[in-house]
Amino acid sequence: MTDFNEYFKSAFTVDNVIFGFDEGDLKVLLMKRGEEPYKDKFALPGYFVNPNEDLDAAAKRVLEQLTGLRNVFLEQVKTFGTVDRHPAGRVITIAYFSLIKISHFTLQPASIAESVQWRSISEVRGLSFDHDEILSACFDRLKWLVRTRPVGFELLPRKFTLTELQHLYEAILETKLDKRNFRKKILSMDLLIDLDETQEGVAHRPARLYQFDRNKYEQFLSEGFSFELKENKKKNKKGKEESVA
Amino acid sequence: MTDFNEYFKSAFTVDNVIFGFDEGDLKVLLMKRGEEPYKDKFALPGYFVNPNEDLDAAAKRVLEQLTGLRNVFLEQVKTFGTVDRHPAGRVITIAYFSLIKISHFTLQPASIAESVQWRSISEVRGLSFDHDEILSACFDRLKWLVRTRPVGFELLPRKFTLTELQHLYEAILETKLDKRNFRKKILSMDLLIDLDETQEGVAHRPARLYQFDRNKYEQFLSEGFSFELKENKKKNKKGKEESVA
DNA sequence: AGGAATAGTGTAAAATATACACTAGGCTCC
DNA sequence: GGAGCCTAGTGTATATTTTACACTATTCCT
Repeated sequence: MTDFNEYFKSAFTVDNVIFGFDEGDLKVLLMKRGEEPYKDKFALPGYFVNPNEDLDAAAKRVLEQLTGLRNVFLEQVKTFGTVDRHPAGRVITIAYFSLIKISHFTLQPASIAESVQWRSISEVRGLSFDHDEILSACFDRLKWLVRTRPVGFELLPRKFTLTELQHLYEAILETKLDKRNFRKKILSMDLLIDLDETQEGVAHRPARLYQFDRNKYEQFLSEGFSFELKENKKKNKKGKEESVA
Repeated sequence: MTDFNEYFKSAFTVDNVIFGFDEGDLKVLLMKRGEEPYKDKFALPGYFVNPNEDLDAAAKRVLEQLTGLRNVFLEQVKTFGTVDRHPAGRVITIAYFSLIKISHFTLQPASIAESVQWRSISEVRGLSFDHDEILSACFDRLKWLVRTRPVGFELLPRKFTLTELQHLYEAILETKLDKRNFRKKILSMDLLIDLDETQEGVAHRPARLYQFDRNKYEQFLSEGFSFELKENKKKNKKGKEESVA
């Protein structure tokens, strides 16, 4: 008979790739670890899953401890379990990613971390454990998701302009989009509420403000609808447009 | 200081949804469990991950023990970790799915199972643990994948007819496809080798045989190409077509 | 009033997706 | 060996979607 006890000596953690969008740039929340291993190094926010805690609950807990936010977009992505990925023993980690409105809160250093900070996704490298790999898997997932479901709005303030929305998509998809086609497509989906307000305090023509229509979206979902977005086919030569017709 | 030992009392398993295609029907490989819990009940093939074994390796091992097959399509899907999903303690499971050519082998009952058998996906219900849920997550993934990457071929014999391929897609997507449009689309992808052979031993006009061109596919991949398939938009009223022009 | 800066807008051409029915070819059985 | 059975195989016109592309409008600032 097999000795099952040998199997019950592992642990698992959740790691959370928290995306935010600010100043036209896609950012990730990192924490400086307060504990060994990798003390004082940067890592994705994460911690052990408690013995009587569901995985999703653990991911939520980590997120809340760090940001104070509840009810944000959070989804499981992939599990990483290489034998020697953790120095303390066999520890596999379930990676989650979440999307938050960066402007909605100020960071609160939690017990699990010495400090937390936002970093541009393009600059992040050299994280602890296998977190570089985890980040990249989550980023790929975000890229896919953003074309498939209107989750972009989770990253923007409640009121936003179409240009902001476009910049968000461009940051995530790492491509340039055509302004006219983008607006046409987005508006044709009929998921935005035109607030009949405009930006204030900008030194140029102020843009209209929109809001995501969550109700209509849920209605569409229940009717079986699919959201899709494609990038330009021609490699984008940014800036240039037609030369006088 | 936290007592980390408390965390190292968990185990994890891999569970594998093994898809096959036979007689126009999408099938799943199930095993009758030889051990408690759920002894003599049906479950997805799976087992504990050994302490010094990577997750992917464990999934491969389970698959090979059961089918004798190596080098088949195998991909991680999702991790299930509800606190009380396993009676023996805290056991989370990493779900994988694989695609195999059902005709390529005969089943070999392994030590981990009393018996194994193929079941039509539409008939499977009431599996052990949370395996119904796992199966459904993997089926959803397959549906998505089949529209995104040409993985259908993994489920067919090396030589197949276009009608067989169409039936496979119909079984997976649970929809009817238009014969002419399907053929046009598939052939236009230029991923099939026309073998210049025909079926034998059929009581009607024999169909041409094709083979998947893996080399060309890999070439396309490296050039950044995307495979896509869509179902009919009009709900399919099967059988009916134009009334004499 | 002029300049700077971004918002906002339309159309024609190309590519893709869709709907749809009959002919072709091999087999079988009288 | 012809009739009938069965599935293979094929083309076109229309609708929809995607793409490329440049200038005018509005506000602020000086």
